[in-house]
Amino acid sequence: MTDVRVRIAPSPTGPVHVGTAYQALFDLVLAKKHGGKFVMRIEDTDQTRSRPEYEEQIFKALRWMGLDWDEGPDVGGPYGPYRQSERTEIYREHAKQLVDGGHAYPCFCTSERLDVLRKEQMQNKTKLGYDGHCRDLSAEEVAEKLAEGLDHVIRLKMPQEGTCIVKDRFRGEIELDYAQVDDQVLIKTDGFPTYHMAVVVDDHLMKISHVIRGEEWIMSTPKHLVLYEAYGWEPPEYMHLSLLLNPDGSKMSKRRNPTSVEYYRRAGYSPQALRNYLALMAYPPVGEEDMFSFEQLVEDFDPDKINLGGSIFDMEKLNWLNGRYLREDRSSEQLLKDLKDWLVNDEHFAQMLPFLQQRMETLGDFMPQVAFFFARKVDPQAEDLVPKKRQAEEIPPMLQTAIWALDEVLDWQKEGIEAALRGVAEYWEWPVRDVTVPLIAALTGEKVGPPLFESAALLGQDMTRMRLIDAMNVLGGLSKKKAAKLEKGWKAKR
RNA sequence: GCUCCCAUCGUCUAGAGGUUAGGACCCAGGGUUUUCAACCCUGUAACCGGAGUUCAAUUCUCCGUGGGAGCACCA
Repeated sequence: MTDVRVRIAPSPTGPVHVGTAYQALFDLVLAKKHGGKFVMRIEDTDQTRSRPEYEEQIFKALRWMGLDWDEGPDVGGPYGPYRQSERTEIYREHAKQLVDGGHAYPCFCTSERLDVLRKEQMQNKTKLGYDGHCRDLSAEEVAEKLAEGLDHVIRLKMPQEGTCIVKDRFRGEIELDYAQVDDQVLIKTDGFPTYHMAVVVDDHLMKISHVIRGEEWIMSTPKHLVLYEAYGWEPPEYMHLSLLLNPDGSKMSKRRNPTSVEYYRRAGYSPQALRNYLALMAYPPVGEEDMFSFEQLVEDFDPDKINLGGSIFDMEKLNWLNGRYLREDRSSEQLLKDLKDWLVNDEHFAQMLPFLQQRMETLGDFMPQVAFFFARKVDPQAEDLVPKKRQAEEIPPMLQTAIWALDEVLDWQKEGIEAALRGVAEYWEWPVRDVTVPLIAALTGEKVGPPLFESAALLGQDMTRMRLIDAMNVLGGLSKKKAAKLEKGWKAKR
């Protein structure tokens, strides 16, 4: 095998999803198996959604999981820069090559026209996708429009007939008709590349030999293959991993379950256990045991043993596995160190003192009052979640809007949290108290507790989110239909 | 709607033509224990359906069915 180089390419648009860690895990396994390199590349080409603070979270979360990389924006390497926003010139040049070679073309269609087109296609139930409106503009027309300074994108000219064969190491050969895929945008109006453009150019330039990614990418692989072909480059070997699923079988989403790596860290899971469990989602137990180390997995790894069906993320089994690591894989000295590294340390206690000091008569009052900061989950009573003069049915919708508002807080500090929650009270035209009372119960599991905003800040964004979801469920939850309607109203008012 | 992927207990899976279809989580019962965990034992529970191929199909093929994914100037 030639030099194995794999990469994980997260986009910094939110907390790190366990699915990202799951892919990174198999990337690392493959790299270690063959003495290859693991590359971290930040895909921040979406200027509207990418945030530098999420990049930090990616590094932190993946490092905590023990999935360290050999090259990346923070550690450097011979194929940098490893941040796509710093590579725009490279993409522009490559796009120009494509246009010059007749493999791509400028498109002047407005997003309005595209919206109308899409609606028509949905109505007429015809094939969805770009209709090739600008595909055959003459050189004069293009020059003219360019001279006018019209906004435009660069689109890839896809074959209009024939079959594309995608070779997948896990699944064999997959046949996809070119007619099925439209002329994908390569360079956006803002001059930034889309995923499809950037991924191909970077994977080639960074000499990536194997691409392990989620199953959701299978359908767009022909676009990538066409690009490799146009450049005359050798494509990497593709391996599409099955998806992680919610208990109801849909693609794992944060709507009902904790999906961020940070949540698992904060809830007290061990990185070894989480890695082990994630491996089990696509790979059978090594030997007789469900419990195995990363090294054992590398040793045993065989792509033919990968399971292709989507796997439901079963928190109960994760809990059991994690328990085994805690009691079988650690001396009490190590366990004590784990606790300290986690949250049982002076720094964490010190953060609580400012608002705990005035609530104590003896030192013995301290621990009971801060227990909820350490708990995996709390158990709020329905009656405590409903403020006086409010009906129980009113609470889940409010909690849902609180979740949305809190999701948007970038700097997770008292101030941002407070502003978000005051916004929620305003939205419902409720006294702020009617928002904070249920939240206190949701976060602490008690009627009363330390100041809400500070507590939420200390609990962390992901843990806060999960406790609010749990609280909603205590009150019977919120139907999908109601949630959709609520979301419309919520978005409209802001 | 179109296309693709997938299909063994509720969940994660072993199985690669002939097995009492095995294990793990969960659940139930029991044992051990001052209690609770942990631990040990036992039990409940599965090959989506129909055609082929074959002496023989959970296993191979095809067609259904079911589930999932994709169809953006998001990745």
